Amino acid sequence: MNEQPESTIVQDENHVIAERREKLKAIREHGVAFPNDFKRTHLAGDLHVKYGEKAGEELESEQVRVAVAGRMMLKRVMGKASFATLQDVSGRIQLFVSKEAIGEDTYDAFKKWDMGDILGSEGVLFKTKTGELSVKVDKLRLLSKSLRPMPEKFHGLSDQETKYRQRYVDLMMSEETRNTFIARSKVVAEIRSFMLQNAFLEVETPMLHAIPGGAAAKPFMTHHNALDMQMFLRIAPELFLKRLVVGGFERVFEINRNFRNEGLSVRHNPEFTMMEFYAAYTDYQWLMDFTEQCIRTAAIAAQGTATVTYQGREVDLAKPFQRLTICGAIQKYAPQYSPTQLEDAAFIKAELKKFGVEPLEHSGLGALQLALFEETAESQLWEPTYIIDYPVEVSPLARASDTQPGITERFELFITGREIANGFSELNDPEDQAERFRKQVEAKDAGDQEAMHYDADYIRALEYGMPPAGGCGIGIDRLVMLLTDSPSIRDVILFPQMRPE
RNA sequence: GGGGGAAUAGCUCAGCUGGUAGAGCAGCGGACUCUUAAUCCGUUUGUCCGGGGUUCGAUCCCCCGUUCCCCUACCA
Repeated sequence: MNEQPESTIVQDENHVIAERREKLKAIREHGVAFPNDFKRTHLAGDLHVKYGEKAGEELESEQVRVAVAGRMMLKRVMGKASFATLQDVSGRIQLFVSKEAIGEDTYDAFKKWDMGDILGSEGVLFKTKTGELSVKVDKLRLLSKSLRPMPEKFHGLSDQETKYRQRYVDLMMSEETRNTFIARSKVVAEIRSFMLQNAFLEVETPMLHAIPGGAAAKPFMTHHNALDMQMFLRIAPELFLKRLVVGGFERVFEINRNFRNEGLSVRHNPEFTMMEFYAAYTDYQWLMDFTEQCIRTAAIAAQGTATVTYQGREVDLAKPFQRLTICGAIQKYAPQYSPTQLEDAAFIKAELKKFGVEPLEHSGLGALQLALFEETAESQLWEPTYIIDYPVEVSPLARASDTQPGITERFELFITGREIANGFSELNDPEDQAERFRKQVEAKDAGDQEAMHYDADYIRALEYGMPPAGGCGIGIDRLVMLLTDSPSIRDVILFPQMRPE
């Protein structure tokens, strides 16, 4: 589209980079500048675990020989002996580099190497006078020249924009950032393992949809050239996962991206990760118990405890999650409303106007109650709380209650005032589902951009018979935010969406 | 989309309601064989985000724009 011819791309340069390019040029003239024949034997972190507690004399007698490699983060040059700190994936290890041990040529070369350069080093472990485990280096090589200056070694990188745009720099400088993404990996791994242990099959369903479905959201549009057809990036995997339940995969889950063409915020990225799962012969009550366990397990995997602190305030994921109906939550968190008022559509409409909310013309009582809940109670749901019994009109894929008209067997889970999960007993009546799709199409024709399309193949699938089932989606990014005490979703996405530079 | 804030050296930051920019780190040169953000001496570096305006004179005041951050809206 706006591709720049490569010849016109100008790199930002400065005298520091120019200086380093000159050094690289000199290195090239002396042989292979980026060698790949160095064999590492140990990681820094492992060395500290295994030898960190040993006394100097003990290390002296053992003569442990190691080959370590990593990025040079600190360098303290003295006349004939120096210290340098290498950082590898596991941590840091200090090198003691003496002219005597590595020879004058290497020592002089070492003095010219820069912070950020990747070094390979061999030597014997010892303890310095201050007791720090270090490598007494006898071989030292430059493995990869760094042309760009590192951020300030003490303060690191503080510019939020650079942290997001150049995550590689953020990662090399910030242990906190590294830990966040390590925790994210643990959360995902733990959830996957939890699902597999509970007899769920992991599947992958299409990201490119001819009909976007499974959620109320605006899709990204694209075009397939060979098929000459409009396609949508998926907004949810739901309808495909339920087709699999029809097919006989009674328990399925998928951890993958959804794309929604909506605003960005501290809680919203255009692409985000959901874990969605379906289990035949379960209902929303079962789902709530299961989801609760899943989240608790993930928390323990990430932080070692189910009691976490988010933005200075404790969240207890260990105790049973509360369950409240929409009206129950309003009465608890906004007790100024009486039960009679909450059954009065005109009253609620008037209240909503006070909050600046203009309900849709056709909104029923349930939708109005939900809107009032969102205005008055939702943000106060700090401790894990299931809100249950959503109105049919906002839940076109959920099973209607057998006893309460207009209500579905649906819940949303809120923690720290944010929605983390959404689940329900699935609607498996093909005729009811077809009717609800038709209502969505009417709403779409009336201008509701987020209303659903009619998915004829999905109806066809249901017509073969789907077992009763429960299904739920958990927002992985938001869960990771909670478990890593991250204020913004961008802090838990490696490369968050940004405007081009 | 609406509102508020920010942008100064490669990085972290100062900069007096207006007089053409500083420090530390990094870099460069030198000293130094146990340092821990090593230290000491010397030294280079800027479209002060961009474009207008006011002014004798703008990093500073005003307007427009760009990007980021926060709130808000849609949403998960």
